Amino acid sequence: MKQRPPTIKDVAEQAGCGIATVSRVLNGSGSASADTREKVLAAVDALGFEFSALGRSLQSNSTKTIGCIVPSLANPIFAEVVQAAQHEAHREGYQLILACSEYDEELELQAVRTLIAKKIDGLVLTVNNAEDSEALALIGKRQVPCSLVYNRSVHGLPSWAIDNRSAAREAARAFHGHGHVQTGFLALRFNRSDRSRERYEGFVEACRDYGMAEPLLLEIEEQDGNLLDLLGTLLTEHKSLTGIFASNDFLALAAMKAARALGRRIPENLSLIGFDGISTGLMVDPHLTTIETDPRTMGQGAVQTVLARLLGRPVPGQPAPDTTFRFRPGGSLGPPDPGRTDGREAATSLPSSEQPPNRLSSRQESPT
Amino acid sequence: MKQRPPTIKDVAEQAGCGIATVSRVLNGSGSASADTREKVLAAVDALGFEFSALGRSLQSNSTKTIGCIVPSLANPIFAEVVQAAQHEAHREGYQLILACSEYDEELELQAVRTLIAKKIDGLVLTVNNAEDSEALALIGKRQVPCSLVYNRSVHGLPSWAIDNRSAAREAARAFHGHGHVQTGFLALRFNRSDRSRERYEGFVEACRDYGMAEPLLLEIEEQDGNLLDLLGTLLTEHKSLTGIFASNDFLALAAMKAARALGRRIPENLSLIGFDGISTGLMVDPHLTTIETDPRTMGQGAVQTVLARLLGRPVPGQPAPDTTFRFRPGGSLGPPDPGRTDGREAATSLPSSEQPPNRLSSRQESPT
DNA sequence: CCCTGAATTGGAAACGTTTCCAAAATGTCT
DNA sequence: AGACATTTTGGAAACGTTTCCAATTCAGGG
Repeated sequence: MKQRPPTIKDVAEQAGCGIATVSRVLNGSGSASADTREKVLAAVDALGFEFSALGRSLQSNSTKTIGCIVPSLANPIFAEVVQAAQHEAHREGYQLILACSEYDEELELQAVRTLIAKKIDGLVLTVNNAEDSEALALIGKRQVPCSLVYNRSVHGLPSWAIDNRSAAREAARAFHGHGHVQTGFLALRFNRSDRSRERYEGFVEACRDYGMAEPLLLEIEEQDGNLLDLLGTLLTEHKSLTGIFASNDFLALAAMKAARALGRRIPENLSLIGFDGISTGLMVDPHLTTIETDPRTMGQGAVQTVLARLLGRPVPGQPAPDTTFRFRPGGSLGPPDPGRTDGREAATSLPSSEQPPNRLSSRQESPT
Repeated sequence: MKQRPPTIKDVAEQAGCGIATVSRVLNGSGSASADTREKVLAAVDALGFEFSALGRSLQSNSTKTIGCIVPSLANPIFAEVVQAAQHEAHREGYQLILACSEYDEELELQAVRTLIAKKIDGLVLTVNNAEDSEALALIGKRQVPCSLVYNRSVHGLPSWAIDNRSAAREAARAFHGHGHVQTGFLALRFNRSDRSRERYEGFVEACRDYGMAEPLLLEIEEQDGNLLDLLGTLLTEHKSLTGIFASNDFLALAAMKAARALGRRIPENLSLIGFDGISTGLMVDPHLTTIETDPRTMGQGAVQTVLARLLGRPVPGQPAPDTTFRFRPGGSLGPPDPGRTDGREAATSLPSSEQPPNRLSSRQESPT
C-alpha cells in the first residue's frame, strides 16, 4: 500500500537508474537504450506513476492553466463564454481556473490576485467597469497575457466584445421604424456594468438622432426575488412608454411577463427588445425581439488570443465591430397601439388588433 | 525594471536578512524583531512581492484548489451547480478548476487524470454513468477526496443527488391523476446519462403500478440544431400519446414548441412535464409543469462535503432523498382531451375547454 | 561581568520536476 | 589493439516555498 503518490524518484529506484533517465524516457527527450526504456516503463506501470504538475510547473515556469473571470454563471451568456473558453483551452492542453466576480469589484481584484499567485499562464475576463478597473491595472503591471471578453478594449488590451453602442442604435432604429416615440431603457445593476451603460448611451444618442423622446432610464437596484413586482410597479408608473429596450434578455422576458400580468398585450400595448439573444427568447410567444450576440465565439476568440501570445503564434485579429451582433426580429416588437400613443395621434382603433405582421416576423427564428 | 516576478529571495536580499525570516514575518509564524519585521515589510512593498502558490503548494502538499467536472454548462442546471460550487469554494479560500466532459466518458477520464496531476485537493463531479465509470475508479484508487453531484451514491462516495426514481414516480402520479394512460418519456442522449435512465425506469415502474400503459421511450440521439424538426417528427409518429415526461426542462419546452407548431394545444392535446425546474419554465405560457430541483444546494453541499473531509471537520450529512426535488405544478399538465383519448373513454366535450384549475396551479410559482 | 534562558536569526533540507554537464559505456575504423 | 566519435547515463543545480535546527543575539539575574 503506497500512501503518497509515487514520485519520479520512486520510479528511478524501482527501475534501477537515475531520475534524469526516467525523465528523459517519459518525456521522449534525450536518448535511452531500449533496455532501460523498458525497465522504466515497467516501473511506471507497476507503481502507477504520473507526473506531478507542480514540480513540473515550478521548473518550467508554466502551469498550462489559464484563468477565467466572469461576473456570474447565472447569466447564460457567461455560461456559454466559459464553456467555449474551457473547450478551447482544453483543445490546446490548458486547464481553466474559474472565478466569479459576482458583479463586485473587490472580488474581481481579489480573484486576479489569487490567479496571479497561482501562476496562471494567461487570463480571460469580463470586468465590471473596464475604464477604471484596479484588476486590469494589476494585470497590466504584472504583464499577464490577457484578453477581455464582453468589455471594450482598454489600455490596448485585446478584447472580444460586442459593439454595444451600435447594437443599441439598432434597437432605437427598430423602435423608430415601428413608430415608437416614448421608450425606456431597462437595466438591472446599471452602475455595476459598463456594458449596460454603453447600451444605454448608444440608445439615447440614436433616439435623439431619430427625433424620438429621450428614453427613460428604468433602473432596478438589486434582484431580490420580487423582480416581477418591481417591474410591475415600474410599468404602471410609466404607462406612457410604448417600447422598452432591456439591457438583457432575461430582463426583457421578465418585463414581458410583468406587463402581461398587468393585462397589457405584447406588442400592441408594449413592445420589447432584449439584448444577448439567449435561446429562451425563442421559447416564448411571441418571440423576443433582441440583439443577438455570439458568446461562444467571444469566449473561444479570447482564449485563442491569449494562447497565441503564449505560444508565439500570430495573434488572431479581433472581430469587426459590426459582426459582433445581429438584430433578431421577433413578435415582441410591433407598432404601438394607436389608441394610446402619447397624445399626439388620434385614438381610433381598439386594443384588440391582432397584428399579423408580428406573428410573421416571429417565425424568423433559425435554430442555431 | 524587474522582469520575473520577485521571489522571497529577492525580498530577503533587499531586507538584508535570510529567506526564512521573510517567510516567518509574512506568514506570522515564528518570531521576529520589530526592526526586521519593518524592513521585510518595506522590501515587500518596494518590490511588490507576492508569494508564488507553486513553491508553496509543492512544499505544503496542498494546492487550495478543487476540481469540478460537469457534462456541460449549456444546461443551466450545471451552470448553477458550478456557480454555487465556485462560491462555496471561494468562501473557504479555495479555487475551482473547471472541466466539461461534454457527455463523453473519454474526456471525463482524461479530465480526472489531469486534475489529479495538478494535485487538486478535492474533486466535485457529475459523471455520465456512475455505475461503471473509469473516472470514478481512478478517483477511488488515488484516494482523492470527492463528492458526486447529481449522481446517485456509488462505491460509498458521498453524493448530492436528486432521487430520480421517486421524482419520476411523481410525474407518473400526476399524469395518472389527470387521467392520462398513454405517455412517453423523452430523452436527449439517453445512453449517455444514468440520470436520464433512472428517471425513465422510475417512470415506467410507476406507470405500471398505476395501471397505465407502458410509456414509450422517445429517444433523440444527437442535437444537431434541427431538434424541433426531430421532435415534430416524433410527435406526429406517436399521435396517441396524451402526455410526455421529458428528461429535462429544455427538452420539454422544445417539445411544447414543436407540438404547437403542429397545431396541438397544451395541455388539451398534449400534456408535458419537465425535469429540473429551470426558471425559463416560468416564462412560457402556460407554465411548465416540472420536477423542481435545487442545483445550488447540490453544488454547495458537494463542496462542503469535500472541504469538511479536507479540513477534518464533521462531514455534513447528505440530503434526505425526499427533499431533493419538488413537484411544481403548471399549466402544461391537464386532463387529456376526451375527444381523442385512447378509445376507452367516451368522447363528449370539445377541445376548447379552458381548464381553469391548471391556470390556477400555474400561479403557484414563487421566485427563488 | 559572566551565566542562563528566551527570543531571534539564517543555513540547509525537502517538496517533484527538468536540464546542464561531465563521466561512462559502447561502437567504429585503422 | 588503440584512438576516437557517439550514445547512454546519473549527479547536481535550479525553480520558490516552509520548516527544522543549530547558532547567534539579547535581557536580566547573580
